[in-house]
Amino acid sequence: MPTFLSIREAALATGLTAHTLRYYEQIGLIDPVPRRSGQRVYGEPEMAWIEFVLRLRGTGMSMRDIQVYAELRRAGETPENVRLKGDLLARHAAHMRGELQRLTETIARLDEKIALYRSFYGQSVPESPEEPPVVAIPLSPSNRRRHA
Amino acid sequence: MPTFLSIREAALATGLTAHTLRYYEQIGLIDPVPRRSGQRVYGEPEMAWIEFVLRLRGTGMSMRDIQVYAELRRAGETPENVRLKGDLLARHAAHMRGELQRLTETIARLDEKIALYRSFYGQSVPESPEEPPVVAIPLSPSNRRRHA
DNA sequence: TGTTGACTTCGAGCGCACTCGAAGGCGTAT
DNA sequence: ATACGCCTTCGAGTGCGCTCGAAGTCAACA
Repeated sequence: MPTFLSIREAALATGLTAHTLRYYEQIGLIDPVPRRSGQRVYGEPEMAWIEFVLRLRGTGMSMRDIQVYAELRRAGETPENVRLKGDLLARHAAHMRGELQRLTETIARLDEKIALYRSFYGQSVPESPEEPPVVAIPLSPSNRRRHA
Repeated sequence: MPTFLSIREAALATGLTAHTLRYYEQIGLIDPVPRRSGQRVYGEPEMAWIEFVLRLRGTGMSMRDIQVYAELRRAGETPENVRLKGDLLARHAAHMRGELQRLTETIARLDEKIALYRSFYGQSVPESPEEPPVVAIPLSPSNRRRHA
């Protein structure tokens, strides 16, 4: 039996707010969600799509580009659209590969600098971004995405 | 002989605008630049620091965190400050490593999807982000940073 | 019947990182 | 003498991606 979620449940499942889910639908990031007596009902295809959208967003694709992709999807699987979607993703992948390279290079530079500092003064370094040190300089709240 | 640049030249060299250079100085991202009869004179240390700042920015470090780093630098090379700077960089590096991993994973997923599309319809894909296709869906102008 | 959850539309606000322009002044080079 | 480039301060505006709240409606459940 397939599962169906209310907007609240969908929000919980995705880490978004109900507000944001409606907002995404409104700006065309998400297809119009099926309603049952006026209320949105999120099924598996909807949730899968939302998760895909969040993955794209999570890798830095702009809302605009995700919108374009979503429009192409809505427009149906014509050969042309399939090609356009493929190109869009490929361009983003290429972009990401560039980012990745710059990140890698800068990490290397930073590591050198860190090692240098380290050699002047002891260890004591947080290794995981998920395990922030208990006492630390507060990294600014650019953890802007509420949940996630 | 060391080189000295006017603000205009420094702007040209960094790809920023004079406006932005003053802005960065104002918010403490850049130390007060030495003046000659009131006008900023950018020497090699200044340019090196600006370039370092831009590298950090380019890898997604927030202005706030760069500010913190700059403050520590200004505060002098006490063991404590050296440690704090090291930690800050290390935390950022760790963060980047996380990003990098997510990027890598999503690229893999995208590549699968692209291959799938490809198998339905021909080739024709831009490989480099620096060589956009001549005719294409306009990727939205999230090339927000003016130059660079 | 009343509470709950959801619905709609609207409009304001926020944090980030700029970006621009105006106004008025100063120093140096031609 | 005048033009040029720079200075300062100020304040407003931009684009992104939300985020929130208010107001009023409606349907299902107990």
